[in-house]
Amino acid sequence: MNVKKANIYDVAALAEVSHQTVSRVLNNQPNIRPATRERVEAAMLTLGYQPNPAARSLVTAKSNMIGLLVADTVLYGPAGMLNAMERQARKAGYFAITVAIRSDSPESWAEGIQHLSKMHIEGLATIALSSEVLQMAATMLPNVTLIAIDADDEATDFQTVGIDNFDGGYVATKHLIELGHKRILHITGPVTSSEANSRLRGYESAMAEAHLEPSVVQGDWSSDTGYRLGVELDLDAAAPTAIFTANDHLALGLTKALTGRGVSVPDDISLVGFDDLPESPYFNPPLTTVRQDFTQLGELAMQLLLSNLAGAKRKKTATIKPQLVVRESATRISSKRKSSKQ
Amino acid sequence: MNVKKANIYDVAALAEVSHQTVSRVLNNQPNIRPATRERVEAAMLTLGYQPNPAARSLVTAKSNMIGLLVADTVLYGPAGMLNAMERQARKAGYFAITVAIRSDSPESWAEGIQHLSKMHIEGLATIALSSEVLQMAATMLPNVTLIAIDADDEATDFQTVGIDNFDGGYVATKHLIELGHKRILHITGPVTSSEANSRLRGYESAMAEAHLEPSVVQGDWSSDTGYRLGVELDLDAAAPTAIFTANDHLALGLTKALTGRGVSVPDDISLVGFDDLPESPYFNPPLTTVRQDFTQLGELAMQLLLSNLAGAKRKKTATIKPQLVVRESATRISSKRKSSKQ
DNA sequence: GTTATTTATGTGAGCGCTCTCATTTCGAGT
DNA sequence: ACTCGAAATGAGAGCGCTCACATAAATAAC
Repeated sequence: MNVKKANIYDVAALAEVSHQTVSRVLNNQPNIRPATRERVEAAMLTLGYQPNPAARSLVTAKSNMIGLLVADTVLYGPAGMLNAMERQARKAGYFAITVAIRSDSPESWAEGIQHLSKMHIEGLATIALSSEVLQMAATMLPNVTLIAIDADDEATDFQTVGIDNFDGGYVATKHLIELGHKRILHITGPVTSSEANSRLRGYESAMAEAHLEPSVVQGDWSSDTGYRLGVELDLDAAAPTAIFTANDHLALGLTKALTGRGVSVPDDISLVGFDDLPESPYFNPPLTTVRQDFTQLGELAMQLLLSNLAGAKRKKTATIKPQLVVRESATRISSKRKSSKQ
Repeated sequence: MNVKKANIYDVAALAEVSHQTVSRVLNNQPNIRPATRERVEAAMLTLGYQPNPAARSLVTAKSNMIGLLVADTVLYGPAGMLNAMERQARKAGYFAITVAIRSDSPESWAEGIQHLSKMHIEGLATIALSSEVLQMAATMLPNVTLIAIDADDEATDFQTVGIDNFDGGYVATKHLIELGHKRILHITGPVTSSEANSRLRGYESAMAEAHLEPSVVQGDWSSDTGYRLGVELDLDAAAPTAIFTANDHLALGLTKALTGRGVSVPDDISLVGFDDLPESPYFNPPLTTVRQDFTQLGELAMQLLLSNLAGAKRKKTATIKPQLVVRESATRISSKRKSSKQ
């Protein structure tokens, strides 16, 4: 079916040089006469020569592969980071090999990490995994440089990169406080998520600073849960006038439930989300939220990983500040109960 | 820093056998005495031996790598397919190496494909790429088995897998017709997308069958465009009573625009989308749409690719039927103008 | 022009594995 | 016991490349 692939000797023969000279051209080594180099390059072209990465890896003991270990998710954030990291790795000549695991199944972790270990990857980047998974990866993959995006707070042994979730939570809450709200509820993400916990702490910090009583309900990342909590919410005299949800999905489900109960957002209850999905401006009402720049995050993480691979010793963590995006789901409390339909 | 990795000879020495016997154990070859096998396995374990994939590839001329060429998108669909394909490939012992390209930049195509060619991949799966990209991939990657998910209709030279978009468009339109609608508008996806074109043809077919006049507006995949078209829509006497959009994002933006203009969905205009995003049930109103099972699609594609790799000659195309999911954004036309707020 | 230096090229070995083929060991069969 | 064929193991080569080193050619030094 396929013609035997040309190798370095075939090229050498055609260019009438030694295989070593071909290798030198391949690796851009100096001290080659321009004429020779051209001859070799021409030979490569006519033979359609592609260096064999396996042979190269074998002798250099470098696989040129970077593992991307990610939870088995189709969320907007991780997908964006994956893309950004792949592109960045490719620019540096590395290959990104992705492995999706289930975050709730230790066997799945082991299986995924095992797979990566078979490929002798040089570096590993993880997205939003627990410190247990990181620990397992570090153990099963010794000699592999590791970087964790949005990792557990407990993952102090690892180099991490992430959004400043604390700041995000703080800013979101602060925004509501400045709009005059006093009874501000926070719906958290999953307990197991450190991002969610940091957002919670940011919320608590802003509330404490304003001498307000924090009020927290446990959630996760899904619209379903947002909806359910919206249905269950007490609407008595002590009902919150504003809610900060740990992500935009929660906010979407919550809005639906609230609206269904005749509670207007933002006239009766103001809402601030987290993430800024591409859809968030088209929610009803357009969602005020905290934007994460996933692309930037992914690029930063990969750059750090690559420079570590190149031998640089970097500081252990890096964070990116998120940004509040003000739209229409959160308004001044004074304008409440006027029900102005726009 | 790192201790030298154990190789097959180290294992052989410890187990007091020849390197060849170790190799046999590694490859599960028969005719090994159980006692010997155990001894070798024990030696592997104590040395933490991991076979070197490069050495193996070099001699077997098999890279065990499958390329995943995908447009640089963070959309729900592609992300899900990617996950499914990776998992499926992994099950078969293959490594998935993802490359994200920009669908509108030929240089980006070439760059991505070039990268893949360096890795000597055995197979390539693509998602929603134009036939030009496929053509380029086929040219630059001879001897690589290729499968295209949701490819161009013109990509007749390639094995393809996809949702039956024609059927999806037909079913969506038919649903609206059965609800009594006569003036049904279709907002398409991008012209360059074959999926979008198939959906359009499904729509046209259903309309023709019911002797209704088709009415089509050009869109793309974004909520922004949906919003803009909703703002621009003529609401005169001949205004449509129902709209079928090529995806859920369009429907979301459209709904927002319509609602903003005082037009109720579904009381004034019924709406059917396409995709069934996890968020779609929480749109306002919950969106009636056509569901694609991306996971199933990805798995099917990878299975086909793998069996082709194993030498099977399969039929050129496979399609999966999408499914109508009825929610609240499309209602009987007779119940219109009653404005029942639920 | 001869020698010393640099620059350009060539030679051979070996990375860790799987091939092919040779050899040993074992358990019947008579 | 002896032969014989199958089962189990071993030995050596070679995949395509880069490495360290050796050598040849070109340039500089005087």
